[in-house]
Amino acid sequence: MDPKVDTRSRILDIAEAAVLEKGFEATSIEEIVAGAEISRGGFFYHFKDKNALARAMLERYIEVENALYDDLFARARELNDDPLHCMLIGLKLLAEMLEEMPTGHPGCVIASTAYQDRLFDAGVRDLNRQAILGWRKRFRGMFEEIAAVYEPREPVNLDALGDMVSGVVEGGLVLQRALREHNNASEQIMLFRTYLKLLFAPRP
Amino acid sequence: MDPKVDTRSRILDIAEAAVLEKGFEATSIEEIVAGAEISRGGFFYHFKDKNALARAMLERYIEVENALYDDLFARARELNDDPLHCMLIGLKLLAEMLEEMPTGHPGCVIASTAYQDRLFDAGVRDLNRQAILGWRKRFRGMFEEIAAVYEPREPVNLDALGDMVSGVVEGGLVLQRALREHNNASEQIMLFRTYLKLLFAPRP
DNA sequence: TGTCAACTGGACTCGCAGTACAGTGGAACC
DNA sequence: GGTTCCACTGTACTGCGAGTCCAGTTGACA
Repeated sequence: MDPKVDTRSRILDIAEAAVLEKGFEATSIEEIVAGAEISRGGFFYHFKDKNALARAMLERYIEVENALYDDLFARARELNDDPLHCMLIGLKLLAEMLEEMPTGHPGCVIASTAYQDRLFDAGVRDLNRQAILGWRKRFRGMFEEIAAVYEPREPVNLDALGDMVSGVVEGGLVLQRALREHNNASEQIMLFRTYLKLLFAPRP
Repeated sequence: MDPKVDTRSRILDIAEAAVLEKGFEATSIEEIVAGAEISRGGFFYHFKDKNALARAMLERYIEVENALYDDLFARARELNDDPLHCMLIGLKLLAEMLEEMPTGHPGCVIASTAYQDRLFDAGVRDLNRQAILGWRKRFRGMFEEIAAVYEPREPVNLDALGDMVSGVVEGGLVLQRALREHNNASEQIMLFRTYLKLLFAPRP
């Protein structure tokens, strides 16, 4: 309704698709304005420069991803109240979700910006950092709950284990992009799930 | 000695350092020629365009990385002939190596190019793909040897497990870059090592 | 009727990739 | 001692995309 919000998010939609497909630098403002059917002046009316666009994209992306995790593990919790089983179900749901995307997941904006970070200002880099720290905290909390019930078979740093969720997803997406295969990320998540099953297996 | 080879690899050295620090697009030919103390004409004498530079960088990087893995696991094999222990020692050596790099590992060229791939031609993308497939084959072979001696506690796809080595390293490096921490990659490798210990633990 | 937000459109500067090509210095062959 | 060729230097050029500036337009709402 609000024409400003409408145009702004249309720009973000088109920019996000383009950036995920070919990277930030390879995406020109020219093609964004062509896709959004606005003038160059219109673009700079909404975004001071490409950096402002990057920041807005990241903010929105992180919000969506967090909402997705919230929803995923809430659904898992409904299915099973045990923290370990909740985690295992959540990971299965995540893997399925990644697999269902017909062209494969476009790739995570986090990794994309991490490897081009000199293009961006400190604000964008910090946003990136905060997102990963947020996931670390989220998963660490879940692993603490699990460890309180199931003693780990081997000593592990729960912060590092929390990072491993992000790392396995990011790494899987890198492989997927580079190999042009379509289910590496989901496969890697399922392997990580097997890890958790072994790590928190109840003692006989 | 040969001035051609000398200048060419000096360009590659400077370009690699710059690309790993700030990404490919953010690295200008201007700064490369300034660093190498040659003229712009000199650069284009060696490399037709930036794409040719990217290809040469990747080729060299993959060669170095493969030699590094060869050396690492050869040393591990000397220390212990058992395939599982050889793998565990090799991963430990890899983690230590990553940790010893004072500023942290600069980040893998593979992930960097994977996320900017529209900048590159089919040759560069294929090189990237072949490198990862090579590592899959290498680690898959090692896991087959292990599985022949130690039956896995849970069924796993050995190709995917091979990919997990690359994935964990790549993912760890993404985290490390984004978080500006310095030992995430080595921590992730050590966590993966724990996974292998649990997965191939001898049955009582 | 006037104001303001949300644009359009055009003209400009700047930096970088890439092209073209003429010239040069030194080594190596003959 | 001359020729040839490699490995450059240096300059001048095109073209593209980012970013700036700004004057003008359009439609909603007060």
